[in-house]
Amino acid sequence: MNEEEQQLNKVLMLFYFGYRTFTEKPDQIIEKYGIQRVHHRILYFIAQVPGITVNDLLSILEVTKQALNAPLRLLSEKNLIKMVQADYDKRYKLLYLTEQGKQLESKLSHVQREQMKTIFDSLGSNHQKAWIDVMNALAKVRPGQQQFNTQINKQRH
Amino acid sequence: MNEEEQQLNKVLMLFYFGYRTFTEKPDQIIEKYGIQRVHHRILYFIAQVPGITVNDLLSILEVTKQALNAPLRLLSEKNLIKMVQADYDKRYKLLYLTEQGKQLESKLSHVQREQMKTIFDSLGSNHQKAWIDVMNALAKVRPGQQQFNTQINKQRH
DNA sequence: CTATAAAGGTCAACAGTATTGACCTAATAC
DNA sequence: GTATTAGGTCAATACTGTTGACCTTTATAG
Repeated sequence: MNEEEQQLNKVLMLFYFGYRTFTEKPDQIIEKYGIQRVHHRILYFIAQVPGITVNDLLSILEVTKQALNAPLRLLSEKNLIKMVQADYDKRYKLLYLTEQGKQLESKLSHVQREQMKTIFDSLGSNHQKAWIDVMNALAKVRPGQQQFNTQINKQRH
Repeated sequence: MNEEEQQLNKVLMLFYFGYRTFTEKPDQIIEKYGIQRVHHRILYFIAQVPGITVNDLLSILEVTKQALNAPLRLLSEKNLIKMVQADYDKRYKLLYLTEQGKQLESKLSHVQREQMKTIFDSLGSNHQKAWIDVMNALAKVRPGQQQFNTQINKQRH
């Protein structure tokens, strides 16, 4: 096995350890708010697509509505998100962050941005671009990613 | 928010989607063997450090012995790993892959290597190096990663 | 030789995340 | 007026993991 193959062999380990480091700090912060990683994820995507519907959100996350229902309810109870009935179609519930929700999401995003920024700054901006390119290649095949892109394009109109 | 910050803002999404794509194919394969991702992870690390002890393995994975016990038992029952009492200290159980285990682990690793190789080949070897550098920066702070390095160094003697 | 420590195993209770399946309401579309 | 869509909810189950308690076997230190 040559050097390149040995490098590739370590990818599983890098993903395992890398993901753990990446989620560690936000996990600690949100714990104090009585929520978990799935709630963080939801806050994140609502921040990216304010006014997204429940159905569209679960398409992005690639989970069932049952998996989303309880976390959404908890976030609503904790006053981190609000659900607004759409006036063009009362069946739709549009999801938004509350002021509190915006503050928390911003705090969490900031922590994760800083963590990555520290690494990218020490390695150089080429590394940042390259890392994002590779992750994007993995992400772009996901139905959830494609759904996300669709939602973002909708917003621009 | 400038362009660089907006890039950094997408890191959570890239990790979420990227990790899902990365684990998708192996998850499908191992399902047919009646095992799951945690078992795959164990096979992987035993393949990297043949003869590792139970205690050292759980230090790498950063899980409790209770979390490791049942999966190890299942892998042993399925004849994918073997546990050998160390002759220098009968308290230690040294973990090895069986022939079947080696074949499965090799199959899974091959699938993941090929997936990454396809991406790296299309983007260039600089991308491969850069991606690994970034992931390594995240991974190296993990006690599990440090434990892993210690185990690898031990093997060389 | 005895006490202690280390490696490992196991049971129970619980939590977090997710699934499938079934069934319900309210609102819109044909 | 019926079918479809958006959303909610209950139940059962699966997977992964934790804490806490308690057990055996083996090695080591005094």
